[in-house]
Amino acid sequence: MNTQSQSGSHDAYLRDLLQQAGLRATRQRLGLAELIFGQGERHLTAEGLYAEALQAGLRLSQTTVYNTLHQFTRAGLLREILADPRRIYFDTNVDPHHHFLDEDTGDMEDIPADGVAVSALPTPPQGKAIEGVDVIVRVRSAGSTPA
Amino acid sequence: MNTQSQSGSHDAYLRDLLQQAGLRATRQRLGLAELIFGQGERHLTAEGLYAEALQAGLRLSQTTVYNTLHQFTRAGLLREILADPRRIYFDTNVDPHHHFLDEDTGDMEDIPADGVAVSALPTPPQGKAIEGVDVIVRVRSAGSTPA
DNA sequence: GTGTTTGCAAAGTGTTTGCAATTTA
DNA sequence: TAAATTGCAAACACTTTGCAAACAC
Repeated sequence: MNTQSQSGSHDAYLRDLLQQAGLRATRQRLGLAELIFGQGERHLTAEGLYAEALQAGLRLSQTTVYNTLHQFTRAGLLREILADPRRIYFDTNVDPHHHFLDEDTGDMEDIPADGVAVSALPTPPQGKAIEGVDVIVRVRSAGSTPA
Repeated sequence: MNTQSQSGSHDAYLRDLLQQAGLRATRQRLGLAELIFGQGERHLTAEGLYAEALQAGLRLSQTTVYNTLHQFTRAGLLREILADPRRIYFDTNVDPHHHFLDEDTGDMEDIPADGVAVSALPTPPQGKAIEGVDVIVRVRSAGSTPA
């Protein structure tokens, strides 16, 4: 839980996580994994994570941040959220659940599992199978003008 | 309903639509409005609409397509759909309803109004009001591999 | 005529890719 | 040492912006 983390068992946990995902435990991936998974559930953008990484003193490139987010997603450690056409959000919570999207700030927040019930899912078009359901509840400050 | 449309009452209808929106009835906007609203409900991307416009023989620029889509949206004639982080979708159906997103093709399809029931909407975070709810049901060909 | 609209060209944003150098197992 | 990984630089896709010429009312 600090800058140049080498903390025993925690580090081991992250190494394990990467190994299970079939990814080598590189300095960059360990650093990012610590940021991503070391503080509970969270929502990330590549942009934001990169800034955070620099601030935490990690030495890595944007490219690596993008690569890592996609590798983690492919491995099932993260999931992409369909929310904003302008950037990709990733969620550390990979279980089915939904989101608030703050239209003023771009912040995202989980909706508690029982907060929304989607019932009566429709039949998908011919020959198509449902992959998943995303519910985005868009919110904004009570008094703000829709631009 | 053809290339160089000047069809009487139909044209008048579109002029009216624009006027109501506080927009001048320019050649470009009339042409686009015909494409957008002249064939039932549909889902559009700027890219796709531009291609369609060129094919229909309209002479206009991409800039104008982007501008027009946003102006129409501001006027409440279209709405943006949060669906794909890679491009903006617009929907001619501005009433609350939801969507299938075909992950293979990028195609979008409406879910009939009664096809999904979102119940028990959660309380938004402090000081925030709900602007809207988007439900995206992601589908793909029954046999396709998730990349 | 006057304010609006158009569209070119340029800039922007977020993301992906080619590839040589580096690192890990 | 072989294969995976990194990261620079360049390319990309889509979108927005500045501004002078063209247009609608």
